[in-house]
Amino acid sequence: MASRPQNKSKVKLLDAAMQLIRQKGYAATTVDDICAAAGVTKGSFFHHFKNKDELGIEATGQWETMTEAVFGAAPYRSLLDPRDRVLGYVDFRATMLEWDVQTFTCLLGTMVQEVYTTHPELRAACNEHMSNHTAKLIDDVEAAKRLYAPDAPWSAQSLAYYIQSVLQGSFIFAKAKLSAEVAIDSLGHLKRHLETLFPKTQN
Amino acid sequence: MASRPQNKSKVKLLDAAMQLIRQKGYAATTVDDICAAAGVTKGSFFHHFKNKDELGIEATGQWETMTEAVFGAAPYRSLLDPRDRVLGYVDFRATMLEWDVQTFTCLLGTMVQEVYTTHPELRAACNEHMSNHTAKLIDDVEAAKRLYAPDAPWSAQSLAYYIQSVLQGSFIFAKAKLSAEVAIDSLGHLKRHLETLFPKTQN
DNA sequence: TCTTTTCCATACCGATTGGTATCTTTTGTC
DNA sequence: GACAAAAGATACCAATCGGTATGGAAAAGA
Repeated sequence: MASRPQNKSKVKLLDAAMQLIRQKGYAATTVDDICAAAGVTKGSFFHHFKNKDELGIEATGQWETMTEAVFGAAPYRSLLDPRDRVLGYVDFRATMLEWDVQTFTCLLGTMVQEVYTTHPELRAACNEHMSNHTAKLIDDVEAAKRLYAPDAPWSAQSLAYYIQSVLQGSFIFAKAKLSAEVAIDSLGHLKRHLETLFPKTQN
Repeated sequence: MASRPQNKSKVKLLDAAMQLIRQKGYAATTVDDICAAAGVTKGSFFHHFKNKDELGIEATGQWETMTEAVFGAAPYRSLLDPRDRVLGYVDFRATMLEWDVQTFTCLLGTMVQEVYTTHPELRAACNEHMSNHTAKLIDDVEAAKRLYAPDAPWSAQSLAYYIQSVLQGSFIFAKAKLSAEVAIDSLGHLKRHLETLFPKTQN
C-alpha cells in the first residue's frame, strides 16, 4: 500500500506550480517555492523538468486536463438545446465565482500576460489551451446560432471569444477589488446579452 | 539651455518602467532593466524611489495621468449625447487596437494580476486608478441610461465595469494570439450590445 | 561667493535565483 | 535476489537580484 505511484511527485509539483503561479505570477514563483509547496526537493524537480520553463509549459497542459474534467462533468453539458448549453456555461462560471478569488481565476490568462513577449513557447502553450477550451464553446455557439440567430452578422467563433474575454476581464477586476461582485454583475450582463442574441420566441 | 530640468530622470524612469512592465510584467522587470532603458544609473533610481515597489506605485499614478490626457483629449469626449460618448469610447478604444499590442495594453490590468496577493499597496493603487478611469465612463453610462434605458434592470456602474472587463479580457487574447483580431471583434460585439441597450428609436 | 540641498554616478554587498554534480534510495523486471 | 533504471535527496555554484554606502557635480538660496 505504501508503494510509490509513479510520477506522484511530478503531479504534486505541477499542482503546486499551478496554485502558486495563479497567486503570485510566473516570474515571482520560484523553483524553491514550488518544491517547498509540493514537499519535494530540487533534485526531484530537475529530474522531472529540465528547467523552470518546461514546468510552466507542462503546467498549462495539466491545467487544460484539469479544467476539461471540471467542465466536461458539469451538468449544463448534458442539456439538449445548444442555447441552454451556452447560457449554462455562463451560469456555471457564475457559480464558480462564489469560490475564493484564487480558486476561480485562470492560470492561462494570468501567465500569458506576463510571458507573451519573453517566453514564446509559454505564450504559445497558453494560447493553444485557451483556444482548445474556447473551441468547445464555439461548437455550442455555432449550433445555437444556427437555431436561433442564423442570419446574425457575427461569427460563432467571435462570440465565443467575446464570452471568454468577459470572463478573463472579470477575473482582473476580481483580483483588483479582491471581490467577485463586479465579475458576477458582468456575467449577468453577458447572460442578458446572449439571451437577446438568441431570442427564444422563435422556438 | 543645458540646464537640468528637475525630475527629468524620474520621469524617464517612470516611462521606462511603464513600458517594460507592460512587456515583461512587474516581477520580471528588474531595477537594472529600468535604469538601462531610462539611461540613468541605480544611484539616480534609489534617489527618487526608496525601493522598487514605490516605483511601481508611482508608475500607476503616472499611468493614470498619461491615459487621462489621451482620453480627455479624444474627440468623442465632446459629443453632446451621452449615448454617443459611450459608443464613442468603445470606438476610440477600437482604433487604439490598430497600434502594436505592446502599445494598447493596460499597465494596471497587467500588474494587478501579478501582484494582487503579494503586494497589497500595489494592488490597491491599480484598483484605485482603474476605478478612476471607470468613474468617468460611469457618468456617461448613467446619463445615457437616464435618456435611453431608464427602466433597465442593471446599474450604470455595473455596465461600465462590464465594458472595462471586455477591454481587459480582449487584451489578454491579443497577447495570447499576438494579434488584435479577436479583440477587435469583441469590441464589435460590445458595441452592438450597447446599441441595443440604448435603443435610438426612442429619440 | 559661499553654502545647502538636490541629483546622480561608482562601487559594493548579502541574499536569492535557476541550475548542476553527485550520491542514495526506490522500483520494476528477470 | 540481482540488477538496471527511475526517482529523489544533499550540497554546491555562478549569476543576478534589490538595495546601500559614499563621493562628487549641479542647482538653488543666502
